[in-house]
Amino acid sequence: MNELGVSPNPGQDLDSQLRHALEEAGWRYTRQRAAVYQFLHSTTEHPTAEEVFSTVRQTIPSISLATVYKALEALVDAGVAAKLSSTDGPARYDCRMDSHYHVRCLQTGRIHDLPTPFDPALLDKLDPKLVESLERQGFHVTAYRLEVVGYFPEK
Amino acid sequence: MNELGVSPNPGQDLDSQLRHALEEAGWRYTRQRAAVYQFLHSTTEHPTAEEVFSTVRQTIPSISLATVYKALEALVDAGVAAKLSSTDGPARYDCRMDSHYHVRCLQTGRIHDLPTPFDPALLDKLDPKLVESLERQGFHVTAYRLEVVGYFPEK
DNA sequence: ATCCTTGCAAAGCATTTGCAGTCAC
DNA sequence: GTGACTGCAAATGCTTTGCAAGGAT
Repeated sequence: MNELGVSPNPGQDLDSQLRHALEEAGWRYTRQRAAVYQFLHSTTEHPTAEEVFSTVRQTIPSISLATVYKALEALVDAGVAAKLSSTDGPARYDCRMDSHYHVRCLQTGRIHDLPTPFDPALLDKLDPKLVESLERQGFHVTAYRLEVVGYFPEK
Repeated sequence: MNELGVSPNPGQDLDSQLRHALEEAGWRYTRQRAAVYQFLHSTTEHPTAEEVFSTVRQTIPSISLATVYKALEALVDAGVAAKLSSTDGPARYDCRMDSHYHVRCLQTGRIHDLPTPFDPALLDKLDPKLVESLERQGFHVTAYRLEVVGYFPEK
């Protein structure tokens, strides 16, 4: 980082972060995983495996869809990406690892990040005894998720 | 309903509610759909299609898994059930149509309802300009979802 | 040198579809 | 009687797996 807080070489920073995270979790650093990670970071959409595949293919033409799936699994396991569920259609992947909220389009399945600041105390505000009560019942609370659902304009 | 607010024949009430909802949405009332709906109402778990199938099969041995899927689709379309997504494993179904929150076990995929009262103003509390801002960008907000995630005790 | 990862093809799981016979209205 | 629904089997879409060849440490 320089005095402006901007990395002079964001690609290299990402690479060393990735290498570290992968090694920490017992995975090897490979160019396929690096390319998948870079692409996830370059987009604000939350792409599907197929979307990752067709983009990364432009850089590494020999990459296979199976390798993309395995790379995404490694990234999730290494804690640098998250898998987002959907009722219909394929899973989507997110590499913003700070807690944040999503908007989901029920028509297209697309997901975007919300700019709204994450409120760590939201569950307590909803019900001060909620987490305590769940833990007492043996459920270990690790997080909460909130998403706004609706429809994007017709395209 | 009697003076205690308890239906003397809950099964019949469910049936007429279901018949009405299905007809309203252009579907026919069938015993397969009724059996699926009754089972969804009888459980606080949110079963998968396969779980619905194996239970309803005890009442209607000839029912097929495809019919269960079609019945669940009809119930969702008629607005008397909801499909819940999950990152791994099959979808789960919920027939509580009032807004409420969920707890999800990351290990088993199981989902339960939270007793916490639903707060219709939660998004506004999080950010008073959020919904307005999304609508201005052409996104039509229809609802929000919140779930607590974590782990049930080892079984 | 060792063990992990890749790319391919085949398998797997959840869900949907096509269709002949059956049922609801 | 008509059109929708059922049950079966086959097809589909997304994802995972097995394996021989290649790559990372």
